[in-house]
Amino acid sequence: MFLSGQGQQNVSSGNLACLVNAKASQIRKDFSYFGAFGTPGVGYDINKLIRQIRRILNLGDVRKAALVGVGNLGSAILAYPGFRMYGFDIAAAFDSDPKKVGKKISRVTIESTSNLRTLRKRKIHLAILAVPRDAAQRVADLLVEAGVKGILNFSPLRVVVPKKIKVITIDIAMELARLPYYMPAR
Amino acid sequence: MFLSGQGQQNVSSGNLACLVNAKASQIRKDFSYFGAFGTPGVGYDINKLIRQIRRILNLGDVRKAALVGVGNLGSAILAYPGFRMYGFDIAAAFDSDPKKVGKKISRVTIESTSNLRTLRKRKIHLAILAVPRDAAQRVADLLVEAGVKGILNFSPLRVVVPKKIKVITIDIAMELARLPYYMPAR
DNA sequence: CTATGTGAATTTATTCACAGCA
DNA sequence: TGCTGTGAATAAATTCACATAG
Repeated sequence: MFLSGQGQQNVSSGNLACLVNAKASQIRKDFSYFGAFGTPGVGYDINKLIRQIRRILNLGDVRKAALVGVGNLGSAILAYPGFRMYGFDIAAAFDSDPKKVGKKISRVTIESTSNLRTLRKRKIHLAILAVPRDAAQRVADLLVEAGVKGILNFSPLRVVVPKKIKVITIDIAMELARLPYYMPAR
Repeated sequence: MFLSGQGQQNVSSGNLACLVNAKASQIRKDFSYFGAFGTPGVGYDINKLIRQIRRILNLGDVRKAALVGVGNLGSAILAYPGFRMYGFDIAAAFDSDPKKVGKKISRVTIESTSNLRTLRKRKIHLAILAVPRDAAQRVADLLVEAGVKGILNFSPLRVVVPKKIKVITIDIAMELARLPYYMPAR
């Protein structure tokens, strides 16, 4: 994205370090845990590096994900270009509002949440939860029932699921709350 | 939020630990870095604990924040109840689209981005960046010029700012990309 | 010469375990 | 008795420093 555009073919650990600001030795050590794929005196081949990272993160092939809750946040997520970049395809969208069901947003037709049970059959194992907080736990339960293995949770609620299921929660207000800690006076 | 509702008056480090799943000793050690405010044999007074944490995070008083970019994501943020909970007040919203300017969403009237320069006068030092990636750097520059000290950046772009300015970037697709790493087979 | 990969040294974080307070 | 606060012990992460490959 930054580097692969064109121009350079290689990056050194030093370059990468300052890009994410860290120490060069950190970069090399981290990579070394996953095997050696740099060239002494030259650096890392950018394309090879990208392939390695995709492998490490299990991003080998495109993964299907389901979006639940097509409100403002959900719509933003559907429109977000970044997902494709990381190998994700939002292949289904669900909402409980009958007025939205059947509408098409960003090439995806919104389905009723009563269809969630079809996820297993459709081999969709990732879900993005963007429903109001009151509905979050209930929907999470449905997702687990439908065979989902990982949930990206945007509701400001700690959903509880069997521990086989991986949940990543993003509470955007909590992120904002980190800012003042680093800021000058008040 | 979870605890202060009613019922219990105190929490033990053990309670807190399992709530966020960590070890009890971790909780106690962490708190101890900021002074001792628990009662042996009893635990932590919930209200005192909340006050302490607010103090530690510099969340003493309500802080004004500006939202730039009132698309789907921006609208979701405006509607998000969580911000008030952490002491933030989204006091202004900006968009470059003339059709949106003047509209009111969640009690905030959308202003033209040419008004960004007024932020300093209005003592707004935090901004939430929810504009398309192409506009992100340009807007960030304007924000810095307008005296903003902290930016919560939702665009999938590494904005560059003077290092006095604190930026927290949330790339939601990158968060999703962490999921498969923890998941079973592929 | 330049930049990697990696043991060894150092720093930082976590956990243990227990003295002492309510 | 029950739980805090904290030194001491352990574990983990970061940084150094250098032998080695291109």
